[in-house]
Amino acid sequence: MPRTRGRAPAGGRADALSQEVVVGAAITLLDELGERGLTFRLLAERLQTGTGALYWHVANKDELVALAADQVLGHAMAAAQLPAEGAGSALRALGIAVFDGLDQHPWAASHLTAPTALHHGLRLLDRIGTLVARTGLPAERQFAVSTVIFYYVTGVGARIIAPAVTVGAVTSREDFLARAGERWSSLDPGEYPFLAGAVEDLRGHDDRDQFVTGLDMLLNGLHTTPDPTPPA
Amino acid sequence: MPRTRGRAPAGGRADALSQEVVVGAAITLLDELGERGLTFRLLAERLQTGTGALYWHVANKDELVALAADQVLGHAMAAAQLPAEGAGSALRALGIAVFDGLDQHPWAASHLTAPTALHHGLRLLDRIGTLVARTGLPAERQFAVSTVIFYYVTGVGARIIAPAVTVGAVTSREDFLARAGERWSSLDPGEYPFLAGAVEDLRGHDDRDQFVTGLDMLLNGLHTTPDPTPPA
DNA sequence: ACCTGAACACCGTTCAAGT
DNA sequence: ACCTGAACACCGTTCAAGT
Repeated sequence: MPRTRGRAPAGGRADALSQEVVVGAAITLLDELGERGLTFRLLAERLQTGTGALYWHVANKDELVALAADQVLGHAMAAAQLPAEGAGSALRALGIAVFDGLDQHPWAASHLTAPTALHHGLRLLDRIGTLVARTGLPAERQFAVSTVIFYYVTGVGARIIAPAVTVGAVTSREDFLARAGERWSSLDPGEYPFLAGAVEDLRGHDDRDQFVTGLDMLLNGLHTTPDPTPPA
Repeated sequence: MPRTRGRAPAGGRADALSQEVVVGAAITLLDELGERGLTFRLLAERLQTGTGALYWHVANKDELVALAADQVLGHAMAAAQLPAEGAGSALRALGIAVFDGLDQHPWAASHLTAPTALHHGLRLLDRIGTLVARTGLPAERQFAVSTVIFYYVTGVGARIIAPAVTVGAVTSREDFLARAGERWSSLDPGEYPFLAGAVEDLRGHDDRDQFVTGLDMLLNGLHTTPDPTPPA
């Protein structure tokens, strides 16, 4: 049963914790140790309080991590420099800024929730929607298209950033690529004609470029009519 | 230190477990109880064995869940009926089939890993790559574009399917939308001009249509030249 | 209103011992 | 080669009691 949880200490004691402080400390721990390393005991210790105190400010660990991820998203958005000309370029710049921001906190992207409740998630979808509207897209397509762009930034972003996190131990990108490269090389070219020939592409690829490639595809397909027959 | 873990009992006893059996039982548990409900103790009980036995067949819980998700992906791909004409339509059909398959196991999409190690992930990327190549796209763009399509299906799919799972308790889609709708309605239209006007779209939207909308945008933007200025 | 910290009910994982 | 099951080292969460 959640009680009234204040963002900043209002009435009570002066040294009171706040949700802001708790989430901030959680982000620090998440950055240092990853999700597995974030523990109520450790967080309480850092904040010099008891574990029970934390539950006054957040409902549970899921909410804590979701709030932390949303906070990171807010930071990322704040760093975006949107060009005034052209809604398309602004969408592009916004998407890239969010990707870059999430990339600095590898645990965050995969814990972003649907843009239905938390502050910065709502803000991002609204920003995207406003820009999409400015694009001249028919009104009845604006919602679907905006949502898709939101999910692309957030979902594909998570996928591209994720490998670095690989469960528990943080494998270095080099190790990860090396191992994947070996795997692909050992594949039967008869069964995997594409992958067998793509080892060099895998080794040389840039994550951010990949994200941008897809974002551009999406934005270029923006004026697609619904239910088309795609090109052959 | 992982040992040689056989897929099927080869030499040893006839009643031996196998990775296949363990993963299969895990999928059942995951479907019934979600990720939180999958427990080595419960799994061992279902398989009438001890928890330690499971570690002979999988390295740990992360691997178990990843294998289970990969298995679901395999099933989804098997259900795809690809048209012979047109690589674009085949890509579309493949993407949709995978989405539909993942949608039946809501826990699965978010546990899919990068297509670098597990069987069906590799197969899916290879299929996509082969189709993209058939599209006539310049060779040097095929890898980036294929990867993006893989990540779209997998990552955006996860995002669209996820809300139904919302941590722990499985909120019904209706409850979820109702709550989100209330939230959006209460937003200040000055600060959230787009969302405030999109409540009806939210209520009436179809998840699958949304997925397909984005997939079509992506496929229509396929022949986009690198680093373009998107339309205004 | 907000914090304390012990206690509860679990977990994943290991490992000596078995067959 | 494969399985057993007790034991270890944790977890998140609750709650009576404090201030």
